[in-house]
Amino acid sequence: MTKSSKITIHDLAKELNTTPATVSRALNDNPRISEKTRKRVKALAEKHNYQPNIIASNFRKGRSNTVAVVVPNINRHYFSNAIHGIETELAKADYNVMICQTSNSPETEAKLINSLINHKVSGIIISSNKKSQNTEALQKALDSEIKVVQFDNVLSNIETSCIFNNDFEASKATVLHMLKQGYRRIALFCGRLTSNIYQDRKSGYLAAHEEFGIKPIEELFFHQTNTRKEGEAAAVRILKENINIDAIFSTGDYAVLGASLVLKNAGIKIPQEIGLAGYANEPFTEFVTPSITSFDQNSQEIGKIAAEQILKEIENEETPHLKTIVQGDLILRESTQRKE
Amino acid sequence: MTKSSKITIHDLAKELNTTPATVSRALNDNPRISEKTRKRVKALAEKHNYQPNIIASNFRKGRSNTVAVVVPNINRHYFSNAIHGIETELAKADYNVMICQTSNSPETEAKLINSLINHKVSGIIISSNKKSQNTEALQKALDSEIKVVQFDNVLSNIETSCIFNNDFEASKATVLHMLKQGYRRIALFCGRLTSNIYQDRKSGYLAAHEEFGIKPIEELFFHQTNTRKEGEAAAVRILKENINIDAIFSTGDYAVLGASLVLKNAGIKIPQEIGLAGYANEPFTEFVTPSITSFDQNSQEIGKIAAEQILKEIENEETPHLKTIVQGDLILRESTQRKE
DNA sequence: ACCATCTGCGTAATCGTTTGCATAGAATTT
DNA sequence: AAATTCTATGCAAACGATTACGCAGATGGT
Repeated sequence: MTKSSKITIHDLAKELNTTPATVSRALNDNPRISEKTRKRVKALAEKHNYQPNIIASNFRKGRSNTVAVVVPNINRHYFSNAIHGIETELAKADYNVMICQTSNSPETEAKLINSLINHKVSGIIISSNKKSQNTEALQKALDSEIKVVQFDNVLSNIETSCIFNNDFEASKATVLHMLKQGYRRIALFCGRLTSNIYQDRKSGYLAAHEEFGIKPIEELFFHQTNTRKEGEAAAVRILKENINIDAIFSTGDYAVLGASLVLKNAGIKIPQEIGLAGYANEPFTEFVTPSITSFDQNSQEIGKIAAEQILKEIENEETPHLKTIVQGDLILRESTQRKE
Repeated sequence: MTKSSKITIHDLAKELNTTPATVSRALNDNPRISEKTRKRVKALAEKHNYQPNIIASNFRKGRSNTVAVVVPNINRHYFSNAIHGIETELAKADYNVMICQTSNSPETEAKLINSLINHKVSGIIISSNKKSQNTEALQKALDSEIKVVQFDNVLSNIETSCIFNNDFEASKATVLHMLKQGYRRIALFCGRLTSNIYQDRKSGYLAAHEEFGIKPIEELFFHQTNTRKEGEAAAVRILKENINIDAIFSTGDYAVLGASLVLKNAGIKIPQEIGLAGYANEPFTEFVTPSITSFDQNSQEIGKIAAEQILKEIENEETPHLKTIVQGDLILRESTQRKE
């Protein structure tokens, strides 16, 4: 019987000899409704298994109870964990979560955001693509009174709350650890500098060298080296051109994984001849051979905070923006432990 | 200027000296509207950057242009790939995709489906949780005229389209390969038998033995062994109790990964002393040491087909249900190659 | 030339909920 | 007791798009 799902507040009102307005208010716990009526209404709603028409409600209210999460990719450890944090938080507040992947394509991202605007989502939690700054679309969302919270890769020319790691300190700490291990010619595998996070990670690398009184060597910088394939290619080049390095610090785990495979295959001893460290603490870093030192960003916490913040902003227009730095942890593993 | 986004078909109608009905029809390419009017309307809409109020439209039509994807987890290779297939397909048709994780919790799943029903999503593409058959909620969705397509773990007592692998044949092929490699005491790591897919994979394991004229050994069955931790525990037990095996076939990659780590740590040679094969072709199976033989389910294709099918069913009430088997591939790797 | 059909568009109702405004009666103040 | 303020509810208008129905004029068949 689909009948039960067709019950509206009108039906309830008629049966209770009252009006839809009262029923609506009672169900929404409007304080202007007496305790008695509220209970009567709710009891009848329960009895008939009344299901509110959320679309009608959203329509009337001019917005949906949906928060969109826009990320480059859901199958990265960082993002799937952040999403988990977001979901659990928003579910509590009865918000729906719409997860959207951009595949790191600025065009897809722009289209998606526009579609979200049309759908009048209440909020967008976004880690922007890393290829190009897609300011316009996001700004349009803000102009349409959609709350936006940025995390991870943040566009700084847009005024929103931001939750992120201190990528600078994190990678500085990682590289310092490598320097303390005695590595002196540390290659840098770095993602595109169109993204703040890679800029910061590179800065951290440089700062660590400076603190150690060591001049970084430009020839050891491999830019746009972020995927496994790119990491492999870089490692191949290192071997072929006989580039003198004793370690690799990568701004992402996948690139250093690629390098690890190539180097291992070439018979190079890790961490003795070449040390390796990545970033993001992808699960595989723990169980590949050798296990790879990496930085855990605590992304579930980031997601949780982002969700809490966007809820606050949605429910209360006056909420001030939040800029929060979430602490992560450097996870030491075999790939950099050449001293005991 | 938020003004532009506030334009409605009424505004357009007024400016064109016509009615909202005509504008609506023109924008929707209703054949009863003349080419000339259609063009005029669209031109003006373009000029004013008219954005339809999708919520209003959905409200009037009584359903949303959203398809939900319900999976236990988005960070499994199988699911994230399937989702990718689904998304690209649905995006073409201007449908929104709502990705929902159940974390394999039947309760979360039931709640979620109910919420989706309230949101009047057009369709649900679901891989049910593997713990318990959650028939009721899904049936309710169907009763609410929501199209449902099942994939992966399928509830057979619900009448829907289903897209899946032939898990039986796939695991039979895998185990046959192991038997051909000379393995004779192949332990079975198996997920919960409340799920069809694990039942089928176990059956495949048994069938392969039968075909080879070998009696499977009950003592080598490890049930509810699916996660990495469970795989590790099983391997530890095998070592401790000195259980005599020469291979492990696991219905999932994570369990066999766990076993691999424990066995390697114990100094056991893989694949010489013990061979390993998993299922799902998680990315890590390729790059761990040794690389792990696994079965690739071609899940992106599964997602694509599921999306196509649900679109057909949504747009045309009469579409018959589809039961499709998608072919996958056995990927041979080091962990089972003890002969050349 | 007459009736039927088709073409192109307008009228107005409708989807279910929310909410500004009004109001009747109760409670409180003066 | 009159005036004021609350309290609890009703009335009715939204929100923006879709669509069944109607109708005038054009087209076509006989």
